[in-house]
Amino acid sequence: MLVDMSVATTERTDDFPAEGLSISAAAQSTGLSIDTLRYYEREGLILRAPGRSASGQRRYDERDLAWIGTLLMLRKTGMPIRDIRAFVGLYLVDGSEPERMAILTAHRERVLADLREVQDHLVAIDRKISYYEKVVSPQ
Amino acid sequence: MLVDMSVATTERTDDFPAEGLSISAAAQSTGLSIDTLRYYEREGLILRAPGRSASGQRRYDERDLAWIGTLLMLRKTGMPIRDIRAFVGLYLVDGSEPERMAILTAHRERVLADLREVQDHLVAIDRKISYYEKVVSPQ
DNA sequence: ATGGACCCTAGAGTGCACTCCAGGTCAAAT
DNA sequence: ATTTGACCTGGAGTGCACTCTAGGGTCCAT
Repeated sequence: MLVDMSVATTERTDDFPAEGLSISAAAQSTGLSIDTLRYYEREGLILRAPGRSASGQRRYDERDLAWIGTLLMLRKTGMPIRDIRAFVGLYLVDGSEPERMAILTAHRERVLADLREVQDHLVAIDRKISYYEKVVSPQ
Repeated sequence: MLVDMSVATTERTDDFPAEGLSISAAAQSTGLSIDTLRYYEREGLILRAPGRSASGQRRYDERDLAWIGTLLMLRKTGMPIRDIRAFVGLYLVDGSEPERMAILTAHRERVLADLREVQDHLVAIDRKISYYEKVVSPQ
């Protein structure tokens, strides 16, 4: 029989299994792969490693998932693993809040610049598409 | 003496040297590296290879730069080299305009989706920054 | 007690997009 | 004549972020 370890059979996403989620369930819920979840942990991005079941399997609770959400926020906006590790490391340093904020604001600027660049190129794509619209079905 | 082969000594960007630009000038003008320019050519992204000087050096004219601009438009919006090559190849196929348009519109959708995703994550970054603003300098 | 789904670790492998290197040519400057 | 700088080619190397593999454990249903 296939044991259902996945997120939730019903759509009640809000009640969280007290035992925590298995790695495959955490993968489903975060959109990361199982391998990537373990990789991030090895790379030191998961400050507070998830708990373990009696048999040594990872169990993710809501805090774990929220933290992975933070990683995703940085990663999906193009921050390299190395930089994320540096940022994460500051959580171990008392009074590093100003530094963490500085990293975030600097990153924010980069993201905005990237966004602007992509948007500009998108305009060019749109122009090219409308050229083809004219050529392909004139009128 | 150091010969100035770069873009233009003056700011008159519009008059284009009749001999065309050297690869280093083309690199400066496109923002790509010399190596990347040659790499794109090898990878078949440069349909009409640039002309050559008497001694076999590449000379880029305005059409060449415009084409590289198209490559940049696709590349900077995340299209893989492989896909760009496929798109570019269609320029050799008569009547492939509908297909080229389809590729562009599909790509456009992906770019828009990426953009939305990044923008969503940006909101999360902003939230985190304003949290730190409160923590770092309360009031 | 066996099969199978799921998990574990350590470490190797992959794909991508460059980027660099060695060894050579050429033209202009000294 | 030689040095210098920019360029050439073919091919090797790099960095990144995963992704996969081998070999093994645990738990549960048949």
